[in-house]
Amino acid sequence: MEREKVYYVTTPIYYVNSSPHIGSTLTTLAADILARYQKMQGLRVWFLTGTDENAIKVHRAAQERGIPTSQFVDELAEEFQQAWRVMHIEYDDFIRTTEPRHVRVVQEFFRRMLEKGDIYKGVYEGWYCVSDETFFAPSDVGEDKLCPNAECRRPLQWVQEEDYFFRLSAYGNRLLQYIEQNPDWLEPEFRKNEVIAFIKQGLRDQSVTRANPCWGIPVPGEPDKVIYVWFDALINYVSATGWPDDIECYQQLWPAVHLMGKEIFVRFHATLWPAMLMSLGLPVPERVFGHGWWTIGGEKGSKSKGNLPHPVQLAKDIATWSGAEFDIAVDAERYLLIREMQFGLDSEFSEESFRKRYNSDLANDLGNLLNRTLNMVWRYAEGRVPRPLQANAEVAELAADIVRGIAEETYRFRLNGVLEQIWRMVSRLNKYLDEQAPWSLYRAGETERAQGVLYDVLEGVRLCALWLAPTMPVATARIWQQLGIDAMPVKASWQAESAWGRLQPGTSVQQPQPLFPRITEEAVMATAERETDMEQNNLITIGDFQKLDIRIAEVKMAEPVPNTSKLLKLTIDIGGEERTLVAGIAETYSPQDVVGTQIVVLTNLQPATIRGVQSQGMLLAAEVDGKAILLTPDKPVPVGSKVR
RNA sequence: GGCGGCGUAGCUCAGUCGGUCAGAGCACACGGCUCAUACCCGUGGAGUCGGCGGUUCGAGUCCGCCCGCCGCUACCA
Repeated sequence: MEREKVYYVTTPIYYVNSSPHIGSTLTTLAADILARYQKMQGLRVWFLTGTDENAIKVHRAAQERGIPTSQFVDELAEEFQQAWRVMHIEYDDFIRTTEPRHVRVVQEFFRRMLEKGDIYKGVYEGWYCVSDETFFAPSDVGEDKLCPNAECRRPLQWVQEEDYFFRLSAYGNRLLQYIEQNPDWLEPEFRKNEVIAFIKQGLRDQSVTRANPCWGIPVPGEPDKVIYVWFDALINYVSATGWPDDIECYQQLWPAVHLMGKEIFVRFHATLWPAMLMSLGLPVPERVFGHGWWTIGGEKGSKSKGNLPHPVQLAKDIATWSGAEFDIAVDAERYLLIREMQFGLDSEFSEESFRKRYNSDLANDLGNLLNRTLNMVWRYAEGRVPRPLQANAEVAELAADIVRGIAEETYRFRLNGVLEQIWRMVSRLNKYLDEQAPWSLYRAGETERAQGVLYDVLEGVRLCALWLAPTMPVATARIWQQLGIDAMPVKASWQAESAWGRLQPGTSVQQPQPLFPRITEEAVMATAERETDMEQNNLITIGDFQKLDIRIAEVKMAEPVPNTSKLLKLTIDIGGEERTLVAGIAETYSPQDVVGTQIVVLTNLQPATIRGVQSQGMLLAAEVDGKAILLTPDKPVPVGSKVR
């Protein structure tokens, strides 16, 4: 049986210390688009993504939350999978580095490299932060010898530890040679140059173990050591193929096309990983592509800074702003994430420009094109695809040229370029309608000519949907549906369906319905206002304040709450009514200090039982260094006076 | 510090070997159309192509220097 090489595309395995963000979404989306495109080309495709779960930090994050690490990683892996489903991302395999199928292979890599002599025992030394459990390179450590982590800044220790090293230094020349002989191997070009510079400065051996037995993949024969996470993580691309047990599967899949963010391109995917493969005598990856980041104010956006939207939330926003259904909004976001990103370079994220792009490209150009054309089909052709009048050579040629362009752009990973290609057709069709003015032809009694024009435009729209299917699998299916085609473009054969004239005359089209409703300023403002009110500003209305019943009270009695250091139980007079309060002021005031004092009390607070005592209100105090300083009137006032 | 890159219309960016290269999209202005999601089509812009100097018959396009910004420079999935 002949083995058919599979188009095998991967994303990095994501670090499960937080939820998926827009950066990991970009990589995964790009892989999804490539996978779908190649499937449509008729290739067998295997799309792998997953999660990295062996880092010490993961273990510590779980401990902080007080749950077992295994449960923690289960939950996060599920969260990633959930996010990908929502974003219409269809992977074929999801690998988790805690799975036995991966652990075994990592250990096998280790054993073989050890046998070969490419892994040897040595001493690892460096500045170590006990709190962060992390080593830092000398170049990262300042004169002060404090932890470079801005949130830590504790003194570092110079630590030596016996570890295993990978003889990376031996592979520099082979890597350079390979890069030279395979000019398309690393993309984009300018990043390839960084790799060359990096290797030329001389590679140092890489430590591949850590003395930490609590979380990670054990080093064979060394129970107190685990494999360094990078060595572990990279191998996922091979362990998912079934190597070394299922050689047949491995041979069909490997080598892979790797996609990743630029931060892990040079050192890991373009250097360390190929060298590891060379050590085992395995083929290096087929292609390696490092894309840029979404930035905010020129800086890498991160979830912790909270400045980039969560991908699912962004889809919800798009749906709210535009009124599009959620699945269409998801596809719109997929389009925007690719179209607005100069692939390979960093791009500045802006909701504003996303909205503009949505309106101009999706609503005005493509969506409206479909809508206006279908409307005319109903007016001038009774809702059926009319007959073409004569072969429209110019538009058909443009289609063929675009198909070539898409292939070229896809090969170079310039997915935004693919979309630009497709919009050549969208623009041409809008212009074509204007030039031919079928509405005028119809009025002039030239119904057949008008219908011929409509056929051309419908056919052009059909092609655009076909070409856009990898990017917008759901929305394009809707376009075909409206054209009366009973099939999904994403399941179609690219080559067969790219031929001009496949649309069958006589097909009943649907009533036009705007696929991408325009985003209006009003809708955006309304959404923003709601959000502002709800979360951001912390502003309240005067009405909110008036709900508070704040009065002057006088303390009648006070006693400590037993077995507490901070609490006093107070009996107060709020003007003809006595109340009991529990107040956290015992560190500052003794009972005799407060008896007879006039204080400020919030009286209509829901009662709460504190240490077995019901507190019917809350006294107001200033907080100074964690201690309470009572508020009291400037001069004696009648008890029960209202504060406003 | 070393290596690499960038600085072109209000914004985001194209400009391969030096000679219609001064461009595209968006935004803006005006005009047209009216089938359409106030949409589409057309037209327009006194941009010193970061600055200075050089090579050349001719330079965003090559060389030198300067200014500004950025990336990489080994263990942060």
